[in-house]
Amino acid sequence: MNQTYINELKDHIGREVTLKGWLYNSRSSGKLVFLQLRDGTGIVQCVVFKGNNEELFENAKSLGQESSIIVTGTVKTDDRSSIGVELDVTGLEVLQNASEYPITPKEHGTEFLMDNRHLWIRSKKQNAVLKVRHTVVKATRDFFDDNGFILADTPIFTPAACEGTTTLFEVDYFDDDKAYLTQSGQLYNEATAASFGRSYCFGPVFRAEKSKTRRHLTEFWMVEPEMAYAQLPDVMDLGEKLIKFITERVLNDRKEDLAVLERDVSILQAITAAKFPRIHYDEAVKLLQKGFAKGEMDNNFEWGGDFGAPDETYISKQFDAPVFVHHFPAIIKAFYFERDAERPELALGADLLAPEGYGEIIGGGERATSIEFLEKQLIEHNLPKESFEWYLDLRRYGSVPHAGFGMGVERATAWMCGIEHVRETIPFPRMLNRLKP
RNA sequence: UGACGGGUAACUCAGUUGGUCAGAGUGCCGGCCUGUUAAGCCGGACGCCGCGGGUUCAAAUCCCGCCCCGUCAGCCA
Repeated sequence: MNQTYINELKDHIGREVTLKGWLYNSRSSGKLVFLQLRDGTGIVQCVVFKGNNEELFENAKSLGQESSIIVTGTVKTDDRSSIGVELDVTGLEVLQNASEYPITPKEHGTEFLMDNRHLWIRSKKQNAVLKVRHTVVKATRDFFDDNGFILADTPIFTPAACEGTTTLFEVDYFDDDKAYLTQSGQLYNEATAASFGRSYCFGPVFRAEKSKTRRHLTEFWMVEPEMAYAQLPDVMDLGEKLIKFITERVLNDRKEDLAVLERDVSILQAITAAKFPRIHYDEAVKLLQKGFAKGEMDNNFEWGGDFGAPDETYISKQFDAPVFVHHFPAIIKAFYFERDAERPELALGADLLAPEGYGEIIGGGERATSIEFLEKQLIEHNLPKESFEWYLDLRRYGSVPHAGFGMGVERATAWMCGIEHVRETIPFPRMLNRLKP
């Protein structure tokens, strides 16, 4: 079928083309109808003049929002158009004249829009956000594929928890055991890294936390690279390169979408040239305590605790670029982290905090290599050793220093877009209290 | 799970010392306008005021219970 896309119209000036799409909005005056047509690649104004064809004019005038239409017309440049061109309509085929489309060009509330998420994703802003998501995902895959990583996806049904049992969704199906939806592919990544050297998994993960904040989803997507013969600094190097690569790609490929979102791109541009600061947990604690002394923080942070959302925001605001915090107290981290040789109470973990208060977008570190240490850890964390025998095998047969991290796609996308809530960065968000549509 | 805010037309909201109090705008329908950009102007239809109970001559408004949503926090990533 002959079809031209709206983002190609500039190459067809003066020619007659056929556009296929949906009516985004329309306006009419006595002798003119303006049809805003969208086709997924953009929106263009199509002009119907009564004097040219009265039947066509009446047809165009009667169309409801989101009617599916095929429009034929001549491409003309016009300074009044936001994309520089518009269409002089010569033909109109109506596949369906829709009426009473629920989402109007005016404001709506969150609940209503979420209930209509299947339609909401057609609107300009949501469309732009999801295109940025696409580019974040594509850039991420390209980055790893082009840097010697092998994609090796990990299971979604798992027999045991990665880091504890309280946050898991239980699935009642398998005969032998209870199964759970995965919260991370990390443990399996350690196995694939020992096969491929460098590997990554990319898929959905599930957390049964009762969190309802703008940074949390019940089901979200995470990319997790793992490298054999790698240590903590390698994790930070890789994370920094990845974030810069994604940022450059988004700036380059999604200019129009960032403009739709009114994103201040200067902040993103600055990131690509910056060196990401790396601060020790001790140093981060000092920053927070100084902040309290200055009256900029409500609570005086005590060494040993995990950062809350306000703490992360405060730390990240002290820097222009994303900042790594490393060497956390082991007690607040998962059982599999390698310990600092000189201060064994510290885990070799690193979190990357995004600027502008978007929170942790990368979390990872160096994994423990000693089987004796891990056996002790399993006991201390009350985890069933039998379930982890395969994991311990990785230390029995060719244990090497290895390290990796996870990046949350939605948080990264929210930050790129400069939007408030991660729920808009995934086509159909699953949250506490949100299962439909 | 807690604190705070909220639930009135399809949508976004106004309206609570209890009494012409069922309101506006948007959308929809009809009319006018060759250049609109969330178009404008004129007219029209649209309601069990979240649910249940109570107080009262009288409740959207006061009281009790419940449900739902949002923001933040906690938990987490």
